[in-house]
Amino acid sequence: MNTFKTEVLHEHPDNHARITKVSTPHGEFTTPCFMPVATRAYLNLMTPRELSDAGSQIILGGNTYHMLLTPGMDVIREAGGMHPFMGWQGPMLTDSGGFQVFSLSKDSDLCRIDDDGAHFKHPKTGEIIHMTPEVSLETQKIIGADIIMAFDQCTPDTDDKKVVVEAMDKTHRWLQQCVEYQDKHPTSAYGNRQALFGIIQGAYFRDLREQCAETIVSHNLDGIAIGGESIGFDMQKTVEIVSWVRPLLPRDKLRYTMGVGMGPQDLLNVVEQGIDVFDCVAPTRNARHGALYNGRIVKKNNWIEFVSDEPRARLNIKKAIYAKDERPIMEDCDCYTCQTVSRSYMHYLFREKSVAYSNFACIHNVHVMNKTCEAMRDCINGAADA
RNA sequence: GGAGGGGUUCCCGAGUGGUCAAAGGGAUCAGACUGUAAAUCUGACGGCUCAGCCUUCGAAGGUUCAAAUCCUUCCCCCUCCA
Repeated sequence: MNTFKTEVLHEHPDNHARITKVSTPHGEFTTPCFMPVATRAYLNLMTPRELSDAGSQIILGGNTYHMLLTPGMDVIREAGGMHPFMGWQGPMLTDSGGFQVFSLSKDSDLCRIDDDGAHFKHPKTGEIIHMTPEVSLETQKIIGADIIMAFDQCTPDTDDKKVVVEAMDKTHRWLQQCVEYQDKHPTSAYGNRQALFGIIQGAYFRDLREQCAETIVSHNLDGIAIGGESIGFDMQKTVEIVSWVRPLLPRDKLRYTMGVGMGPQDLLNVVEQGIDVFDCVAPTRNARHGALYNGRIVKKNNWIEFVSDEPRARLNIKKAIYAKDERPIMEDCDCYTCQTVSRSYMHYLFREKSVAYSNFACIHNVHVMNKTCEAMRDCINGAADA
């Protein structure tokens, strides 16, 4: 199966949530679906087997910018691509480096943006990398992911419309270059067809978001992403922006909010608005930093909510109150961590700064995100059948 | 018995007359976390009626306008020699 195909299976009658089945050269996945992030070709403290045991169907693997720095594209190519390199057999998405344009350009020493692309300075060797849409795509061809992203300028959440328009125009120009490159080289370096997604920018301006959406849709790409600083960070704006552009998106294209998923509730909010996939570093980063998801999935108004007695629906496991708490992190959680160890033990491991802590913690948080997606799929299925 | 070094706020440890409630770590407490510059970062960390005051640098005295810092005695620890 050397194709990429999105098939809408069910749609929620009362909101915009839907179930899609996506076929890729590395297998299928069903949405709504969360993608754990393995920027540097490894997911911090989880093995591929632990990822799939925790319910992950697809991962974001090996970011373009980071892979160029290290280990370098010759290593990835020699390995036969990112899949064999990191030992992940399933579907994979790669990012273009657009987010690094945003995060690293805050320090002009690390990254400078010009009309052609971005100049990144290697933080250790000082080597300058000139990333253009073509370089980004070429690199993603070597990475060999099933879904690759257009090179964009991730836009800050600013009121300065001029800045946003400028970045948007640049993003559209770069998208055109990406599409041309993709037309010439539709497959990965290993012969698999790769799906190219475009990214809607436009910050918090309705007309710009709509204009972006129209431009992206006009290229008839395999999927549509919504990005920018506000997406995922400010959930109220995120939901609003999605609601603006949703009417413009074709039904049969996959929809992806980039960087959404600080916690389970964020996924529910965005899926309700018609989004299919999302990724976020937060579940694994929060896990490492001691924030463990806690709550339960509750049906409400034919949809679901992630309800918790804990502030922000998470336990701060470093707190002394957990020193002798023999309960699992989350009641009724069937993840390996909750089935195996207590809050007390996790508290102890955290304070010991044990690597084992992070392993247990990431398994739990990723599992909760995946479980939330599963619950949404069940809910949509049930509602659609009724 | 002789020679030398030392005892600092929970711990380690800087400070040798005023700018010292006392550097820097650690621990503790609180908070943050976007398509990962992040196993990271931020804030608090003697007490109070909190732009000020009070108590604190082994103990007690003393010198001085002023002492963690100088002097005296005492208590305790470490190293080397006999």
